[in-house]
Amino acid sequence: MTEHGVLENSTLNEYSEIFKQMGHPSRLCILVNLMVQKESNVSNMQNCLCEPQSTVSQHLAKLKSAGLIIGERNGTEIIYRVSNNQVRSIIKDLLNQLGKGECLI
Amino acid sequence: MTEHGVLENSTLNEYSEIFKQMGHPSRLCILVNLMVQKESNVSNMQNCLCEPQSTVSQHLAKLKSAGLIIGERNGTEIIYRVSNNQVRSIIKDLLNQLGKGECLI
DNA sequence: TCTATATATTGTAATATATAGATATAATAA
DNA sequence: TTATTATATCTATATATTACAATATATAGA
Repeated sequence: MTEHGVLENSTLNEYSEIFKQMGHPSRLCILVNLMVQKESNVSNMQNCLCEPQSTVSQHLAKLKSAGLIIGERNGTEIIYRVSNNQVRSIIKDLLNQLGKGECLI
Repeated sequence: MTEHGVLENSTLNEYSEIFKQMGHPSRLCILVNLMVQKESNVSNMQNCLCEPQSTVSQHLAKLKSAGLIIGERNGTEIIYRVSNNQVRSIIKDLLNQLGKGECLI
């Protein structure tokens, strides 16, 4: 479908890169929590993910370089937010479809 | 967020697996075209993807084992369809957001 | 049965990704 | 300046993914 398909290659690559970044449990967790809490710093995520700080930072770096989130420094901490509307929309749908039964917060 | 997050681990794993499968240009292309054309066999996909048959089959096997598509034999060919509502919804949104400008079919 | 067609599976080399410890940087406070 | 806190980067290792040729399987028709 590279030449005769519905979407151009660049579009496919762009979107598949977004999905690829969402295709890891820890990164999806980060994104879901950023949607629920609006924003978060690395220490908070680290507490929730039970992973070493360097691992969390590396996941954040990937999400950031793929354009899914942005980070803004505030003193010593860096506050992250979801920056991609496609991602926002997908995660909202995901949360809606789950209903309230699975909310553990 | 494994223990104190919004979603349970099993839910995160389940959804991240879906996104992971969508996170490859060829597989995303297959899914988009299955949504547009409702169904397709392997030969058609092979023509569009410009990849060897074994490669296409391997992508299809992944999509199938992750529950995103189903295949039904019809004589010598096998007809594939999208079988996951979450995937349907995401791809519909994706196509809507792109508008008609990028449609090359 | 034999043959052609459509698709799946296997083996494998190249490449990419994930993880975590150690170290580095940046901002602030004492 | 030194210490503290928050985060990033470097590095090594383990694991997973990708692509493709070769091979196998399933079905239909002669």
